[in-house]
Amino acid sequence: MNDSKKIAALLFPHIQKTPADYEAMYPPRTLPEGARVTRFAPSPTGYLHVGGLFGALTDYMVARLSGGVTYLRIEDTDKKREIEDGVSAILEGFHTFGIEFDEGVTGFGTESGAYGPYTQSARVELYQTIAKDLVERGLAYPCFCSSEELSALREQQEKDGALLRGYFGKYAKCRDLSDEEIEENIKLGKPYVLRFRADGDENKRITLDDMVRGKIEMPENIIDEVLLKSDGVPTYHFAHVCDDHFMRTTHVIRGEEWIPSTAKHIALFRACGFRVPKYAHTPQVLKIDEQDGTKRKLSKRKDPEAAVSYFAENGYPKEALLEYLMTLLNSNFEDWRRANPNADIFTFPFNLKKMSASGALFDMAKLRDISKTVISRMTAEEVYARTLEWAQQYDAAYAEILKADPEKAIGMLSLDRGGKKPRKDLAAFSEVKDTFSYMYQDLYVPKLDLPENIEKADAAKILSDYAAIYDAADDKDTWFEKIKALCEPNGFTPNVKEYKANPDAFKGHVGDVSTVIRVAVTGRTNTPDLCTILRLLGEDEVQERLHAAEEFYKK
RNA sequence: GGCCCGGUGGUCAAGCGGUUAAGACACCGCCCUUUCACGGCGGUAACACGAGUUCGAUUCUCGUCCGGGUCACCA
Repeated sequence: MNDSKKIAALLFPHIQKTPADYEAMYPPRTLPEGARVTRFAPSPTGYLHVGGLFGALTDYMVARLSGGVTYLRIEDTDKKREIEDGVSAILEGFHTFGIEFDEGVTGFGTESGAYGPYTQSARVELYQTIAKDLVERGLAYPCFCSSEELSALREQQEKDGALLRGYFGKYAKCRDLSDEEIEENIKLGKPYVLRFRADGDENKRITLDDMVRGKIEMPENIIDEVLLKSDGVPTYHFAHVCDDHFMRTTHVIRGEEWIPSTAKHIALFRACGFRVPKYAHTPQVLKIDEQDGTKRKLSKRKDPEAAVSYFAENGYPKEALLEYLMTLLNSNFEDWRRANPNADIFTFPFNLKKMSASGALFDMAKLRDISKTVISRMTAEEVYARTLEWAQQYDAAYAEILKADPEKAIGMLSLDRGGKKPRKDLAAFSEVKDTFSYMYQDLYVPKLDLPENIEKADAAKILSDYAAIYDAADDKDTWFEKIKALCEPNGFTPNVKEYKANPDAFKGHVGDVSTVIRVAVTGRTNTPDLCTILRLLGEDEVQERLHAAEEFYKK
């Protein structure tokens, strides 16, 4: 019979605390009935993934709507992946979206809350205390297998045609080492990992009541999973169990890629004597791979839009991404938004059970549509301020142009803005520059091509006539009357209906006449209200462009 | 390959045994209109397949197929 207490002392001579000490240190939270405690637990990879924001949004909404707590924990147990400051960018991402955690990591090396430390690398003593207890109770054991032995084992299983792969049963060489063998190996200084002594029955099934998928059934866990790596740092599995227990998480919300490991986690919770939390496995955010046309997870390497920062860089308002993600969270969000256009997005009555179980393809077109609506609801001043903010970071030259004449910029951004049917042609602040390029001499590129139905000679004549009667002081009505007045002398009709009734009698209608002027002044066949554009441009600039175009058509 | 999750129009999705199978985005057409955009109206387009259960299956069960995930001292 093994003397497991002796082995535990041998393995963890420096551990003096007991699980009970931690139970006392991290007492159950005192929260109102029904309050949920959730957490977002990313690896410090130095960027916030769209899928991460999606998950965090779920955590945040669940906690918020239940009057609970949500916290940020950093899972930095993989030393190979470590980068200098992997948390600041993540925090900054959340900050810009208005997601503030109640407790947890607050910056590079800082945190707040009573259940910390919230960075796993700072909790090693806790994990080892629990691990020691497991060893004492015969539920964990050291494994001295080298990576070579492990890969040999995998090959053997391949050869055997073993259905289940992993460290278990007869393949678990170190599972039944004698105390002497263990002591010997330790004395020799052989590296080892600590493994869970699984006691599941592969023929029995375990049921998980997932909050988004309902019942999930799977075989009990029989794999002797690694708990502590050879450097004494826990694996995800063990850290998850210890942390979510002692941080008193009630609802573990994580990506569906974790479903297959859940039997393992439940077995671990039970072995540790911890209460199993509720699980909610969320769908993944996918995209179609351009190479092979298959669906796959949004990936940082292949997809620039996988990083949340992509949207800021490209001038999309943060509200748009948030709203889009919310429609993915609960599809009735759109209806709610229509009914509550001005409500704080975080007051949306999110429901975990209404969450779809299948992965969603990230739809840029839909995002853009939402973004257009978001921007159309802003005031011109706000669009100006935010476009400027974007430009100062990503297009300094354009920022200077905007700053040089704020009144003009706000004027152009006011075109068709406000009212019941606001213009929706801007999906991103970065598009302002191009959309209104004709407003600035430095950006204006005259493209004087006319629609096919208009002759150059007619255009030249119209422009010269118009230059003679144009007056920057005209209000919109007199402005349009003047355009109309240009029609008949030039063979056009001011009456569109008349033209449509008898198209052969005219060269065109008033729309064609205004198109000539529009093209001459903006280089575009379509723009918002021309009268206002002319006023914003100023008389001199207008006359200059009119003449330049006239000369061009005369050639 | 084993195990797990998923499968309603191009996309996101309502639907929970009886519906003309919602809606949004995209697309097309018409209307409004000095252009464009907005807006309004309309249109194309879906229950993966096969067996059951049932008076009746998109809905329940099983099988098949397809898609995804997972089988590390990564998370």
